[in-house]
Amino acid sequence: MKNKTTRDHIVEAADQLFYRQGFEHTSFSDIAETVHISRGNFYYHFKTKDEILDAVITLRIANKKAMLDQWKLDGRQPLDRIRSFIHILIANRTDIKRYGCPLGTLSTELSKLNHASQADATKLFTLFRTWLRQQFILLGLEKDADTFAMHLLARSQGVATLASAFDDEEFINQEVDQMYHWLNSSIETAASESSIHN
Amino acid sequence: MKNKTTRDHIVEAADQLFYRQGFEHTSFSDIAETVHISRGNFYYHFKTKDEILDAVITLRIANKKAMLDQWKLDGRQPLDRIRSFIHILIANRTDIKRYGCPLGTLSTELSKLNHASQADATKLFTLFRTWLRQQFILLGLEKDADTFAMHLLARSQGVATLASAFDDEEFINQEVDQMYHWLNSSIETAASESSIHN
DNA sequence: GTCTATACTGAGATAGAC
DNA sequence: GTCTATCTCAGTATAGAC
Repeated sequence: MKNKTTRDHIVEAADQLFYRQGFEHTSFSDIAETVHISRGNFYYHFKTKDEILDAVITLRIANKKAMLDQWKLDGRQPLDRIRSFIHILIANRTDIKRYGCPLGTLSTELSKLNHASQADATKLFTLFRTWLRQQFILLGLEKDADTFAMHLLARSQGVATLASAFDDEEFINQEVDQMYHWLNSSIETAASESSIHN
Repeated sequence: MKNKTTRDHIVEAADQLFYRQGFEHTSFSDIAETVHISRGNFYYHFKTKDEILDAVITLRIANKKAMLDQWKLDGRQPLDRIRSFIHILIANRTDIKRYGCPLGTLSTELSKLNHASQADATKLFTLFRTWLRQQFILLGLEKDADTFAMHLLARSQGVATLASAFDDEEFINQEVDQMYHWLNSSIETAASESSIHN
């Protein structure tokens, strides 16, 4: 992982710039400047801007998968894994306040551009959706697992959007607390419902 | 309201196009084409693209204010007004599924562009935030009125973002039902808490 | 693999005729 | 108020030297 190629540097720089400035608003010059290479050199590595976007999305998916896998390797149990997911909002609150959620803002932008890679951007959401659903299933909440997963994703998105719009970091803390409460009461409700049938 | 000026037509076309394609991605040619005027004529009405953006934001604020005022004129009570707010997601579900929330997507885009009008876009959110807070106050929930207002705004944003990403209209219905339930239980909880102190 | 030079395009913006 | 013609510039992309 030490000897990064120029290509790696380009993708990482593009990843950051697409997040902070948006895909369309980021030019080849912006990326070239960040990586300290000429614009011409660029085209040796990527023939079009869309190719860089694909590489960025692939990188993001790999990074998020690695993060989720690590949580498992750390021995965290399903409930704690879901809490870890919610905690991402806290861990990244400074960036979220400034630039919103990297998943949501990219997905929204590509949607407006009617961009071919929009489906790939949605895969990032699907990764978390599937993973969250799985954790809820492991908690014994098979019936509503996907509903819960989507609900948590939506809450996270909304928090990121408004924290950014109002430049309000404290709002993130406030909503995260409510999400933890929601998680606890959802599990309790489901547990009592299932005990009724036992 | 019948005899619309060319300027009015430009602003309305820009409003639609900015919503569907995004601000940056919409060119003067796009707008001129929609309005059936030449690009040159354009500059008689607006000197820069930013001026059109300001006009669009002003129009949106006026439209939303008119909508909220109308609800009051209709004689709806605070609780029903909040329900009407939630119901916007249902009423506009087709557009929301395709283009997301007009407030959130513009605010997010301008934020990434580091655009001077970002603050004005946030005013649209503030309009709803203040209004929702007021309705919760009228319901006797002074203490948490702003927290409730922001919570509802965030939920709406999240729903719009995910409905658009997953192209899923049914998800909107599902989450709206949950929001109605949340509203009822929040009021009940607050009422029982206040009765304790009586 | 990296550079410089250059072509091409589309976008914002201006000038001036009608 | 509306048009055509034109300018300028930034952005994507290519060619070819090193």
